[in-house]
Amino acid sequence: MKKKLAKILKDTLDLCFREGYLRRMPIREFVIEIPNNPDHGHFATNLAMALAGGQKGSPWDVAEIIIRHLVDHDHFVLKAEIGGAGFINFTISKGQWYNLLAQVINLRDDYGRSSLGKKEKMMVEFVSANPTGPLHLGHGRGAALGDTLCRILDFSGYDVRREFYINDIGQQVKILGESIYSRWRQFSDPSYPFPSDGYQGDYIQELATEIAKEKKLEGLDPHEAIDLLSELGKDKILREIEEDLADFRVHFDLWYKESDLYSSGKMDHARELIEKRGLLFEEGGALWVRTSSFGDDKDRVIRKKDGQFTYFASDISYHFDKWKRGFNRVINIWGADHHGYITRVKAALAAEGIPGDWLEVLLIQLVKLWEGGAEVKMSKRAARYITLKELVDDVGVDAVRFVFLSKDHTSPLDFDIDLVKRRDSENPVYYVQYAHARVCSLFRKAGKENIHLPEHPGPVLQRLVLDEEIALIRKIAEFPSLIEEIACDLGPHRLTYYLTELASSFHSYYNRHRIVTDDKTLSQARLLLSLGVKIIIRNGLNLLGVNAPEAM
RNA sequence: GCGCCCGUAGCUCAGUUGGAUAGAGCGCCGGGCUUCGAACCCGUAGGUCGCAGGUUCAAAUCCUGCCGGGCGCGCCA
Repeated sequence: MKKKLAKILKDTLDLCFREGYLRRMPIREFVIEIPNNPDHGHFATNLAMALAGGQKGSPWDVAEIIIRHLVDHDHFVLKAEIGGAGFINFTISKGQWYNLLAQVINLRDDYGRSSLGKKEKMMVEFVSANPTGPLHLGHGRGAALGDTLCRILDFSGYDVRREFYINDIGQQVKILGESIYSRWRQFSDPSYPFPSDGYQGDYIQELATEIAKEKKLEGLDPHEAIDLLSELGKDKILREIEEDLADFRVHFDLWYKESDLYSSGKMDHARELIEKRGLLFEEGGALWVRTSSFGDDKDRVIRKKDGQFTYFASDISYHFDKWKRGFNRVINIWGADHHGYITRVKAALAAEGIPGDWLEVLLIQLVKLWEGGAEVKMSKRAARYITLKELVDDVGVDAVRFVFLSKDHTSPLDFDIDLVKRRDSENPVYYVQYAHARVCSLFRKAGKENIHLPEHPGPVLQRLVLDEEIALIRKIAEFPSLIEEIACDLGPHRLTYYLTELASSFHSYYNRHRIVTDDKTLSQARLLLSLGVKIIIRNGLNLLGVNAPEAM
């Protein structure tokens, strides 16, 4: 709808320039928006105000010229008025809205799907949690965001891959092994020391018990045992991470192992590339990359003097590999505490001539948990924290995903367990789902009354004459452009707000007017409108990874 | 000290990328089921958009400077 109006305005401008009604000038950006005041029509544009600077008259004069010469062969616009400081308010003819609703019903699950992305290859790397412990809430937030972005990007015509990067080697995996080993020893000797930087948490004991049952650890010397425990412990944790994510409706196309970068020679290759550019140097026994030449505030070490490569080294190699695999765009979702890393990685990419906007990093802020009116303090060191699995088991996937996705990822999230646990009206999630279930219920009711949808909705839809009904269709019509906008600005929280608004409008309408009545065609028309609402809610929730139940 | 993010109703947050009288949920107060599901609806109250300048027809939104909060500035992972 918006696009159609934009075309009309553009044609009108062309005409006005050609015929000299308006002084020819570059068209400044103008906006077509949906006014919140119903007196301002269905759409409004600031076009006249944007042009006024280069024209003779005031915005009002310009607006009048535009309205007088509107190129509208199909009588799309019913009414065009000037308001405020020079806005042009458009009221669209009812027939156009009926057509739109008919189109929604026709397209069903595909309504809102677009080819915006033109099959462009994209990758979203997210979660990428270390395989040293269970997923916490921050990971969950990242998982929900990453997965939903992928769903939306896919729906918008991008060719999207989901990837999980596994830090499966190095210091932290070794510490995992040492932690398990120590716990195992403590079973028989409680005084056996626990590493100072070891992983707290009961899951370490559980792993020790489990592995001790499967493998004979007694004969091994400590080094061998620790290596074995590192390997087995890591694999078990990884399997659990994968399961927890699957339960959270998140699946990855590829689990990329850091160790593969070493075994495949990609680490060496990346180093050679940097060396060829003359950006590698040795100092103090360590190997450095001159990232300061590319916007970083200092140079960075990729190999320590003890010979170990740093995380940064494999990150460079990994991102070079992403580039080489031919992705047009790459999105990383990181915890906010990693933001210092962004310039570093981008500097390394810039050194290879990779453009700065190729990689986009989204930072996830913390999740705070509230219960009984107080914050649940979490501490990783003391292993006092609620895992994603625990939360999901407690309140359900739908609620967790919806709440995680309902806030912009740049601001910290307060998660009120009490609120979300309640399966009643206080719960923000059920509000939207209820609207969907309610429509389903209406159709069950209509079926009993032997009222069915007509073959061709066109004629019946003319029974929709109320302002509220047109307003609902207009709300429905926003869906495709909203999805496109989200695909561009990567802010899916707006979808949760939109769905809540749509549900609210529908609940309100439902309470004021009967859908199924003795008047058959009116009932059919209102059922068609309800169906339109249902389709949008279903498609929207689907993109959020939340169920749309037929009954609750 | 430097860099990034944030500051909007009592609380938690939106605000269509610069637009018209700044919105929603929760909480408070008061109403609404004999008819399609009350997991719902309707109404009332609640604001110096952190502060001060600047940019322009127009600023919660953009620029500058303060104030307040979070995070980051390792040859840690």
